[in-house]
Amino acid sequence: MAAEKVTSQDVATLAGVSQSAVSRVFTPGASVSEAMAKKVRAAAEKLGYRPNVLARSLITGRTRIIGLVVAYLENQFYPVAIEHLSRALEAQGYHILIFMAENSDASVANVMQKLIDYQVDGIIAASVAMTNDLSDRCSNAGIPVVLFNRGQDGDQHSSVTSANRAGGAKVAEFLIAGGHQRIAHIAGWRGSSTGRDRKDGFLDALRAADREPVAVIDGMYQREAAADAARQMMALDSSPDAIFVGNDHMAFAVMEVLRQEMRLKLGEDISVVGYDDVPLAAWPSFDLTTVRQPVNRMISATVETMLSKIEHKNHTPRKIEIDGPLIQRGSARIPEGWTE
Amino acid sequence: MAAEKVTSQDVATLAGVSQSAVSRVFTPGASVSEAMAKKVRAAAEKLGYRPNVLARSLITGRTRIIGLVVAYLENQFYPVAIEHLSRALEAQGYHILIFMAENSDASVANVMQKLIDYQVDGIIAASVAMTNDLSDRCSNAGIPVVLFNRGQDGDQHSSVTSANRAGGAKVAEFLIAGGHQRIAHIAGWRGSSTGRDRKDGFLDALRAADREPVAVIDGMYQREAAADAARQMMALDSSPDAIFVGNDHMAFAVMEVLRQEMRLKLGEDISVVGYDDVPLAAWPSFDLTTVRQPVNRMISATVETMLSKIEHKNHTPRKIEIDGPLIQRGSARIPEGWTE
DNA sequence: CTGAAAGCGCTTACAG
DNA sequence: CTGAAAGCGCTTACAG
Repeated sequence: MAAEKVTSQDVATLAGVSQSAVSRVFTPGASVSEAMAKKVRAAAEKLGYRPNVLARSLITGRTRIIGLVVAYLENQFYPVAIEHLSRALEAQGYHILIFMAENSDASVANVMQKLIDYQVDGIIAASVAMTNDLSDRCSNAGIPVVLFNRGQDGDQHSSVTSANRAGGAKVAEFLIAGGHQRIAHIAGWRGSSTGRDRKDGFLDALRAADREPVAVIDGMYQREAAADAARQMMALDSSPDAIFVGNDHMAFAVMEVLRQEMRLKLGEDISVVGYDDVPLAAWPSFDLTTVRQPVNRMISATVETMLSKIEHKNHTPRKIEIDGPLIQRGSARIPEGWTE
Repeated sequence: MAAEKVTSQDVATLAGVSQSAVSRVFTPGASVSEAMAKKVRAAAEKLGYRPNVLARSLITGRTRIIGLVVAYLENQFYPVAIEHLSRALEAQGYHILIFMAENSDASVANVMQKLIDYQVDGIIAASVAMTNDLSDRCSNAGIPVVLFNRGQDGDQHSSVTSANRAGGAKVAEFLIAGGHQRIAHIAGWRGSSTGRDRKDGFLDALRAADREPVAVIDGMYQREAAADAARQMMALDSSPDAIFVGNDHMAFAVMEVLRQEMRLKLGEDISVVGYDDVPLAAWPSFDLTTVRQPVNRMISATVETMLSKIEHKNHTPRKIEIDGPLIQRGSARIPEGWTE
């Protein structure tokens, strides 16, 4: 109820010093004598004083808030990433203002504008695309942007992804070595660089071995679309004996179609490989062979990139790709003598 | 690069009006003539002016930011809730500053203090407990708190939960009607009101039918603890033929132990019932019978409560309980002629 | 090291 | 309806 705002002035009065002195005591790196600091801290303690972050931000131009734009929370990869991100940022004294976006340019633009209005110190865009107009607005406002788990054609922004092409290639080699004859791909949404890169890496490696996929369908990162894709493929004359699915989230749906509807045994009758290695992939119910995206390292790189951009604004954008291993589990046949 | 800050003064100069006039044009409800508004908007447009939210907040004392404290993101219930919450709040012009907390008083206190420092307009605490000291700090700072999916003994704060006791009772009646003879419970963490209420409701209903559980173990809301609890129970002389698990997240682990390790057929050899009805529960891989927590309605109630607290501060706390149905799926035997 | 003063970019009585 | 002025609670040159 009380809500007695206590200001630096109140503390100054009680301590018998100037208001600027109080401010200095609460400003790391400012020059104050030990005696002064002691007096002020005592007074502050007694009054329950805490500096007003808003007033401080208004002057310094720093809010210590990082805006996060996310589109998919159903895919377990993102909650996990948010958790890591939150902790990593918190360790640096930053916090996350979170915005959900639809995957349309309009929605993203709307959300970004609000982030700019809130004067966030930086924006992390997870799995959403940036238009050029938006990029301009951000750099105009002096707000650095880092793309997480999504690349971009131009080189306006830094981005952090896993090595998606290499990952896709790894899967192709793994499946070929496993002796699979009819290999198919349910791709990540074609509108995403991540989905395209995984697909391209996969198909290139297939071709390098003189192989063609029996089918490639866009799964849109959605369970239902992926399940339908699986059904379509299995209805083919030459139905696949191995399917690489563009992410784990879709792969689970595919596995369910194969197991429950087609009564197939995964890893024996047919192989399924995913991408991400979300916690669910390791659950006994799925035991999904998949390419790991090293969330920890991706987040570290993201935070590091962001902080260095905040420090020296005119940082040249960097595209960081982090390599992840293929994790062998039960959903796909393991080639003899295969070691990653 | 540019980062030319354009202020209301710049707009005023260009439009040939006073700075206060500009402010009024951007303040909903302030009195300005149509002519004035037109001039100002044109100038603002030309300069790309946007009001500085920080300066505004410093004066109004409102940030339009709601702090969210969350502990478990691995449990799918929370990402789903965050998504709903974010959209509901956004519709009202509010945004979420998110903080991860460990489930210790110290961690929660630390996080809450930061939220207070950021001058959030309100705090939603999801699944974390509030100490009295903390409650005092918040009300002292004039920041309303709503507990989400967690109750509290005192009546300092409002809370929104599902009707946990009733839900637990529902499960008991369902299992008894299903003819189960040896009923057990893997409970939610005893430190949580939610876990306790579900357990109490469950056990009371059992006793009302002159039944005793064959075992009750605290699963701590953790997969591993729950799995161990299941193993312990199944090693009992009178091992259960039905287990009520305190939430879906644990139930999935229990199902895996039962299916994969014990080779039991769920719904036939043994019944499992969860609580939450997270999206995963409906996946064919689990097909889990469970009590639904109506996230939509819980979130609506949370947002509504929060907003009304923000408006008229000295709102009496209310404890809202929202009833949810038992969703019948394949993991538990369905009593003959049973209709919810 | 310390204090008086200016100023961050707004909102909001107060007059007119 | 409009403008001049005070003030939100701080930080930060500027003197001393």
